[in-house]
Amino acid sequence: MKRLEAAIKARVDFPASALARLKEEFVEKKLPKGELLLPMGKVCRSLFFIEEGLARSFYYSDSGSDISLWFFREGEFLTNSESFFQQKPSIYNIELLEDAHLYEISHQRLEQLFEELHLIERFGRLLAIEMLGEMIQRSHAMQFKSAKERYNFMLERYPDLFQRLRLSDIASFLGIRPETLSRIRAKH
Amino acid sequence: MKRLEAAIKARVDFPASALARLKEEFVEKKLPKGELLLPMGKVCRSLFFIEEGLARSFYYSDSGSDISLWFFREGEFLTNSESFFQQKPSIYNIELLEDAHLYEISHQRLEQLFEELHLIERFGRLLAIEMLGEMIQRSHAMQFKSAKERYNFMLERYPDLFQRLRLSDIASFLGIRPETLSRIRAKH
DNA sequence: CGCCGAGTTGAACTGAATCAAGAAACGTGG
DNA sequence: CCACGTTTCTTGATTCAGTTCAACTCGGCG
Repeated sequence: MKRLEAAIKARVDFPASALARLKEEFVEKKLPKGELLLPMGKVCRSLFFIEEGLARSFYYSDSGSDISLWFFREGEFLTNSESFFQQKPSIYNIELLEDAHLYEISHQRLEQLFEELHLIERFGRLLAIEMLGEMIQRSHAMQFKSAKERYNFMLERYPDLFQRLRLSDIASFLGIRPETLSRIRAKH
Repeated sequence: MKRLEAAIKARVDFPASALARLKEEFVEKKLPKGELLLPMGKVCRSLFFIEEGLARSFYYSDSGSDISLWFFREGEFLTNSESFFQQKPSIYNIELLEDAHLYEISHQRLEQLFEELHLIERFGRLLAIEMLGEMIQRSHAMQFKSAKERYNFMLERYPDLFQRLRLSDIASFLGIRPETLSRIRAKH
């Protein structure tokens, strides 16, 4: 629970009581690689924290190919934010890419905590803002950066992912075909 | 102030006192078309609500061309969310495209309100989540939709913008060149 | 061994960018 | 109200980044 506590503290300066309250509502879970945490079409009922492991969100395009939308690593919160926060059906899947050690909290419990403690509501606000910042960055990269620039950015920012993922998953995340990724990598 | 009140109520079910408290901190402002609400490089200190008018965020690309990032219409909140919520320098500009009737609240005041009233903090959370949803949609469109599909979506969703904006601004928002937009429109 | 999925390489194709030139619309001053 | 210059929009020809499709390589493994 070390990482979860650090992740919470890094976002809000809680008194010990509130921190304990929030922590105690998270349920520990160990799940194997391949586990489907959220199937497309279902409402996302859980916010996870990844103590250890790797996950991704993905969907199947019109042409049937498997497209990775986002990767989630240890030390990060994991959920389908639109589906979770607005409790509407998910338009994609989330699965584990490695055996994982997770902490889970249900939407219902979290909403209760939001009611109960103002500071936890603040934590939720800050989490949403953080996710918003990441989506803005991503949208900007997709619109203005070339395939090669997006590759270089990912290589610099998340070098470990290149050891942990198949290249075809990296390619689809970058919004390019595996062939294109291969060619980018070939040119030094 | 009709629209502002409606916009707040649509998001959080406030008791009248909290609603009044939030409303009274907004300062009315009337500004002319062309006004620069936020210059690039400065920290965004204000959250605006547009009672009447039209604004856009934009920046200048490496090649010097003017790129619209987002449009803000009457009935919507207007700010640079990364810059405002995280109080870091803005990487783009925001300007008025039409004479506008605005309500403004400073970051400092809003933070005070967040402290003061739990429900206003909730309002902030919901606002952030809403913006997150929009950015997710946009990022998805930029990655998976063709120029023509993005055009059709915008035409259907925001038809009034086509009366109010220059085509070159619409083009840059859609992530295409004006020539391409012209060609898309030509093919009925 | 031989198969099988992942990755690479090659050749042709395509959507959109670029560059260049006109046409239309707009506004300002005479 | 018209003439002029300026800005906005369109049209055409060419180029380019990235896709598509198909064949080939490689490493693991039953």
